[in-house]
Amino acid sequence: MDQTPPSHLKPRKKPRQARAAATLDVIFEATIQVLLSDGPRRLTTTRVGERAGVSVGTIYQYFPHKQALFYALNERYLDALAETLEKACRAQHGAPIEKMVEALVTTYWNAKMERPEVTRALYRSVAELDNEPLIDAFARRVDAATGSMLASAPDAVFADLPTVNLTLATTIFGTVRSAFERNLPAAESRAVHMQLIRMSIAYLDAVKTSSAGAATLSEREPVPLVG
Amino acid sequence: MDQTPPSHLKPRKKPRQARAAATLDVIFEATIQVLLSDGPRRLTTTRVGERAGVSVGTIYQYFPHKQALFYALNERYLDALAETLEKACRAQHGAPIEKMVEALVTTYWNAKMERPEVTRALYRSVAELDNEPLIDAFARRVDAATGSMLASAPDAVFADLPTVNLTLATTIFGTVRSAFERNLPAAESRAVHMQLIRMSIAYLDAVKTSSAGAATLSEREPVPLVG
DNA sequence: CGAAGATATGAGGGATCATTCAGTTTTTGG
DNA sequence: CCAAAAACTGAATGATCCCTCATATCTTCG
Repeated sequence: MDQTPPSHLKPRKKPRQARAAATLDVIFEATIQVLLSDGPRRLTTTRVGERAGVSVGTIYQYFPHKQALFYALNERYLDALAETLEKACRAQHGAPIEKMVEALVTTYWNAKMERPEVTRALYRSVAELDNEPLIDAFARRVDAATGSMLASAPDAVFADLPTVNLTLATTIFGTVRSAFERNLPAAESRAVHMQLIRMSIAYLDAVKTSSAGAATLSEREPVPLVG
Repeated sequence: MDQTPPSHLKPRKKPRQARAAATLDVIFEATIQVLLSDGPRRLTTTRVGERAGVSVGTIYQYFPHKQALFYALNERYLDALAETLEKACRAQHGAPIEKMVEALVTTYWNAKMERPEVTRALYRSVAELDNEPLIDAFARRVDAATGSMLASAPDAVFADLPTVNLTLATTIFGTVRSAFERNLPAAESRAVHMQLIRMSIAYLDAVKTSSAGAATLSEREPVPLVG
């Protein structure tokens, strides 16, 4: 994300004029298009150039080689995704866990499902790449966001929040990916989406150590504020 | 799996002599080795031949092109994996759900973690491939195995078994993959493994509609065998 | 305006690779 | 033991592709 990419994958230069920034956008979009129509194996810099209405040379003004283009593309995508998730988490600060889980799963699910072809293309393109730094940075950002959200839950406290948080993230992201890989029909896809929410809630309920939320308050005497 | 691959990916011929079968084994193993050391992008048929101690031509005796080699490799791997899972499921027929879930998760996890590098290499190689038939066949086999296992649970009945089954499979497989992608340190990996078991159990408990197992039997009168 | 800087062009060099096939070696079955 | 079948060999072919660089066009701003 914000941290600099490995030097061998760094972009060659940043755009200084508006024209250049526009060119970059076109190149990224064209890359996705070619990925979609020709697959990662047939993606060549020349083809990307053609589709972008730009010559090969232009691409090499900004990227030292094809890998760097892939890298930047995924970086962009993951950046946007992380931001979306962070926003969703912030919006649920202090909400009951049910709401949190629902928001988290649904936000992620929708972000991926909005343009399923693109998502699939990117999932595939990542394999061409040494993507650990990207995944790491993304994971760190999202872990922080979900962790602080969960910590703010009024109706649950977790003995080992980091582990719970890691498990939740791994499960949600993995399940969505797996659903993509199986290319589930819409009905089943929706079903798994809903079940994933139930599952996450059931899990959090099972591992929370105490509760101070509405459900509990109504069942027992108020606790004196000072012992 | 057993159903024939798409014609363009079919092996060119089957080995008829023991020597040939051995050669095929060596080729597959060499493919994995090259995948490991050079990555999928640098995997060339010549390199595979060298590593296998066999000439390029030999590879083309059995596979019409590189893709078919990839395909067969993954087919082999998924076949073995499906078989392992089927065996594990059969062994848990009639067991309480807790045992089932634990066996399922752990079997899958161990199968993947036994040679993590190989698993990672294969995860990557699949992206080079039109792998939907493979995934489909694998999913069908495993769904059948887990489905019949779950149906035999003495302590749970599920209103919508297919959906529960699909959710469980998607979650488990996805989570493991996600854990791989994040390249978790051993301790965290183990933790997620355990939490995944807890989560799956919590989910099944939450969605089961009635129970007829030990816990319940002790709490109510025996039901007359015939109304 | 006009010079300096930024951006774009695209043909071609150089390298890599997938795949073939004519010929050789090994195995089998009679 | 020998002929036919099976398996193996690896140099050569043709195609593809990455990336460079000499040149041209556009933008900025003093």
